[in-house]
Amino acid sequence: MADAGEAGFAYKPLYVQVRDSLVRRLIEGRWQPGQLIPSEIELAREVGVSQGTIRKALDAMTAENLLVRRQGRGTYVAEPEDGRMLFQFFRLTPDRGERAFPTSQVSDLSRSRANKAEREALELEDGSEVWRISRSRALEARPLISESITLPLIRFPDFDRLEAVPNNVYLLYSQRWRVTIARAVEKLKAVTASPDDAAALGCNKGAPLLEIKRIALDLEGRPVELRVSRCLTDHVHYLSELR
Amino acid sequence: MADAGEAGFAYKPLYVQVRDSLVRRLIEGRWQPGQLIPSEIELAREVGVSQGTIRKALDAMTAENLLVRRQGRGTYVAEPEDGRMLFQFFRLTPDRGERAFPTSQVSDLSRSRANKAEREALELEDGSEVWRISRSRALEARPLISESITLPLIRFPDFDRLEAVPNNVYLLYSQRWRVTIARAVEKLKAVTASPDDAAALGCNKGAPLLEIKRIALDLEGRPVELRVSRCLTDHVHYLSELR
DNA sequence: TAGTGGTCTAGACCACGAC
DNA sequence: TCGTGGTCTAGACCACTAT
Repeated sequence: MADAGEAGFAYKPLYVQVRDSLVRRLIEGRWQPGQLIPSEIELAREVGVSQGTIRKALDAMTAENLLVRRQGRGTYVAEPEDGRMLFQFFRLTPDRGERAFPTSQVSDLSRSRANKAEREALELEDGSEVWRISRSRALEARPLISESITLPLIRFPDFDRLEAVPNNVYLLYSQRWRVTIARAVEKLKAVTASPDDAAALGCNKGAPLLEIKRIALDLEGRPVELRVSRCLTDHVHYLSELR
Repeated sequence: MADAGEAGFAYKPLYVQVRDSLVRRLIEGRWQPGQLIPSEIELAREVGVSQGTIRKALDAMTAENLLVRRQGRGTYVAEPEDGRMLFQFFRLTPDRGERAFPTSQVSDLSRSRANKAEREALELEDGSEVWRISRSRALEARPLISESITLPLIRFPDFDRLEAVPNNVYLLYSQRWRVTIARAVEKLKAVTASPDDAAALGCNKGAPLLEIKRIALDLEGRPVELRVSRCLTDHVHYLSELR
């Protein structure tokens, strides 16, 4: 194992070093979503630490939703469609009735130079290019969200070659470009519907909308998606759990 | 330690049983906020399990923000004013500049029978009484929030005997009634400012507001506070971190 | 120097799933 | 029956804090 104190200040516990090296396997695609990874005992032998230390690393990654452990079966790399994973990033919930995932309809896809807000949010150089996707989303045939997604061109080559943009784009990012969304930060405001919003959502101009600005981050903590959603919250609310 | 399988289906790991019994000490006030609790070794001896099992229980409680551990010093019961604890439940953040806690001004305090919404949110019997507190909150002298708080009378006797309602009410709940807020669920919507809202917030009638309905839960998971906040989000946003 | 929590190890046994 | 992850233990050593 690497020396802990080589620089004098960079001490990291062994299990954190192990965690980082295992996350690297995910980043580099050596471990693919859905794959069964080696057992604790095998990993312990391979890495050269005790089973208990491997366990602490795996438990940490499980807490980050990167792995799924199943007693008696083994440890698997988490997939974007894994159970709650779907709703992990989708917080809009019907006021009454079951939670559901909305349908989507892409209205526009274009390639342009990133504007200032996009460059700042996605940490891009001046002159960088991005994809812009506009789509509207509905729940039970009721218009719900009008949103625009911005993606760095470099991370998503040939996005315009897609035949269709599927409903669950994070699954697409993972399968087609090996981009894993690990976490996201959302900023919410109440805004007024513009004429465009009103047309897309079938509401009055000036109606109150919930605006959600999301920056989604990959496994290395780099921003890879900027998304602005404007939502009608007449029959739906944004659920936030504070623990 | 208690028998694990007495009912046949109620198996709980030892460290969970230990956690529950230690949480009980918090609930019953045997351990007070800010207090130094016994060391791992002492607890292990007292409870009759290994130090490792005690550690798992304490680590779980630390993850729930119930305890604060300090290497070399010991383990302390968390206090409502502990560092991030302040912002744990206050998610409104200035668009620019430092995060700050708003000032508050109570405009009304009354005692009434709970209405249907309040009874449902707080799980109260028909005819139960509640306190209703109305207050407006400001950040840097700018009106920000108009909110109404509902509390069950049973849990908060003599609320009207207070000389003043302080800024941080969760600290008050803890110190005066030994009610600890452990977690909360918030439901957000975009709404339109009523004439009352407009007066309280100094905005136009019909302006878009962010409405936050919060139900706050105690250590036992029972709802103890219902709060409806209506917020001007012109210079501020609600921050939600999805991991 | 003594005591605390933090890390790391090694090994035992249990519960679960597949065969 | 076997291999997996889950629990539990016991003990060693380290890093931090107070005295």
